[in-house]
Amino acid sequence: MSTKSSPRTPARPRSSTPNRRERVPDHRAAGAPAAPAFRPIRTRRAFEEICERIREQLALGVLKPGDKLPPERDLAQQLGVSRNVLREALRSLEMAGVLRLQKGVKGGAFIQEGDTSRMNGVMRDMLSLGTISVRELSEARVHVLDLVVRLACANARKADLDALEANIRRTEDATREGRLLDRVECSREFYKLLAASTGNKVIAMIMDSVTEIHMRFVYAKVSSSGVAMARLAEKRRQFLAALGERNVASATRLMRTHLESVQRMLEQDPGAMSLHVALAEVQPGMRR
Amino acid sequence: MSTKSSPRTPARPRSSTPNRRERVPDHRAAGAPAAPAFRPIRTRRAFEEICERIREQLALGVLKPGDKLPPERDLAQQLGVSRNVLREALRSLEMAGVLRLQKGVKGGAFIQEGDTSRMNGVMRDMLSLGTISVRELSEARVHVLDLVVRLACANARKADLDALEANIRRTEDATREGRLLDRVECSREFYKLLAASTGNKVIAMIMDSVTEIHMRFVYAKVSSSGVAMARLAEKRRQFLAALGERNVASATRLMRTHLESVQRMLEQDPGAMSLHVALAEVQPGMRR
DNA sequence: TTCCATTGAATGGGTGATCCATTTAATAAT
DNA sequence: ATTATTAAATGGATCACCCATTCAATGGAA
Repeated sequence: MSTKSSPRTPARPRSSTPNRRERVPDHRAAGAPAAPAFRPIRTRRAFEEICERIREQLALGVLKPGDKLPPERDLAQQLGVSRNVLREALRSLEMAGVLRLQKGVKGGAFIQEGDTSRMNGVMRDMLSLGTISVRELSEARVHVLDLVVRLACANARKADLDALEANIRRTEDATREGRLLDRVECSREFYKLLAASTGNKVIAMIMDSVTEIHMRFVYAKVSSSGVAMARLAEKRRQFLAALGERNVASATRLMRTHLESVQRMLEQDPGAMSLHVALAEVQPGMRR
Repeated sequence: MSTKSSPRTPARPRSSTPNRRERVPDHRAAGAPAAPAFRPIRTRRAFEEICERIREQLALGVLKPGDKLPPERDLAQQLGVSRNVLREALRSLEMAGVLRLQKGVKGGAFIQEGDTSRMNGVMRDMLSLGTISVRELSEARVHVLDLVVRLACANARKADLDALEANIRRTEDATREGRLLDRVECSREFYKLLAASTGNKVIAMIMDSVTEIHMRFVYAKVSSSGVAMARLAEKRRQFLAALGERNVASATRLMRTHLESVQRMLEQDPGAMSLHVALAEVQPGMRR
C-alpha cells in the first residue's frame, strides 16, 4: 500500500512549526476604548484556525454551495495538520450546517446550502442550558407571530394561501379520525407555512426556531393528557379568510386569541409541562 | 509511562460492536401521513451519537452549567469509542457553545452557560452560504427593531436607560475626537443595550444576530468612505427621551426615520457594500 | 514561619500509522 | 446487453504516542 503517493507526508512539514500558535497579535490596542476590559485571549487551536479559514473562503465567495473540499488526507497535508485535527474542524462545520460529508469514491466534504433549521438547535441548547427561559420563549413567540401575521397579510401569495388551505384540510382529516398527534404535526406545519408566506427567510427562520420548541410542549401535553384544542380547523379557516382579505386587524386578533387559548390549555395542570420531557424526547417529524 | 493505569483500554470493549450502527428503526411509519416522503437516513456516526447523548443529559437536567465531564480518556472508555472520536464530539459541542474546554490539571470539559451570541454565527453562515440575502436581513432588522423599541418602551428600567445614556455620552466623545470607527462600535453597543432593555433574552438574541451583521456593513462603509451619520448622538438623545417617556409612537417613529437615513447612507455608492468585505473582515470588538 | 522556586501529575492539544466500511467506476463473466 | 466482480477513493474509527499547560504539592531560602 505504499503506492499511495503522498498523503502520509513522511517529511512532516509542520514539525518545525513556531507559526501555528502565532496568536492574535492584539492589533487593536488603539481601537476600542469603549470596550471596558480585555477580551480573553483563548489560545488559538488548530481546528479553530481551520474552521475560520474555511468560513473565510466562504465569505469571500471562493467557496460556494455545492463545491467540494479536497479529500481529508490532501487537505490535512495542505494545511500542515494531522488528519485527526482536520476532521475535528470538518465535524464542527458539519454540525454547524456548513458542510455535508459523504463517504465513498466521489464522496468528500461538500459545501451545504439552504438549511434554515440551524437556529432551532441553537434555541434548544439555550433552553437546555438555562440561558433563556420558557417564559421568554413564549413571550417572544407571541410577538414574533404577531409580526409574521402582519407580514403575511402584506406579502402572502396565492400559492402560500393554497398551501395553508391544504394544511387545514389535513388538520380536519386528522381531527375526524382522532389522530391527535398528527394534528399537532399539522399545527407545526401550519406555522411553518405561515412563516414562509412572509417571503422573508430570516423572519421565517426566527419564527420556526421559537415555534419548534413550543410545539414540543403542545405535543407533550396532547400525548400525555389526550386533550386537544377544540374547533382548531374552524379557527384556522377564520384566520385564513382574514389573511386572504389582507385584513391585518382581524388576522392578528384571531391569532392572538388563539394563542391565548392554547396557552390556557398548556397551563392547566402545569406539572405535565416539564421542560425536560419536552426537550429530551425526539418526536416524529421533529428533526433535530 | 506504563503506570497510566487504564486509559488505553487494551481489551478494546468495542471491537465487537454490531450495536454502533443500530440505526433509527424508523419507528414512525404509522405516525405522520402528512409528511410527504421518507426522511433521509443519514448513517449514524459515533460522534453524532455522543453529541446527542450529552445534549440529552443536558435536557434531562442531569448535566447543568458548571458541571464537568469526565476526562477525555475516561469518557472515551465509558462510551466505548476512541479518544479521537470523542474529541470530535466535544469540539462540535464547544463550537455550538455548549461546552468549554480547559487545559491543565483541574481542566476538562465544562458545561457552558449564558452565551447568547450563538445565533450570530448561524446568521453569518446563512448569509455566507447564500441561504438568506442581505435584503431579507435588513428587512427583518427593521421589523425586529420596531418590536424591540415597543417592548423597550414597555419594559425598560432605569438602569437600562442609564446605560443607554452612558453609551450616548461615549458616542459624543468619539464624535468630538473624530474616532469614527469607535462611534460605530458605540452604535453596535447601543442596539445591544436597547435589545437588553426589553427584558427578554430571546428577543435580545434575535436582535443582536441581525444587528451584528448590519453593523459590519456600516463599519465597512465608514472605514472605506470616511463618511459618518450626521447628528448621531443628537438623534440618539431624542430617541432616549421618547423611550424614557414611554412614548411608543414617538420612539418608533424616530427609530424608523433613523434607520431610513442609515439605509440611504449605505446605499449610495453601493459598490463599497460588498458582502464579502463585510463578512470576511474581523473587526475589533466584533467577536466571532 | 513565610514565601517563592521546583517538580510532577492530570488533562487537553496534536500526530502518524493503520485498519474498516461504503461508494462508485471499471472490468470481467454470463 | 446485462450482471457480477474487483479495485480504488474516501470518510469513519482506532491505537499508541508525544507535547504544552496548568496547578497542587513539595521543599528550600529568607
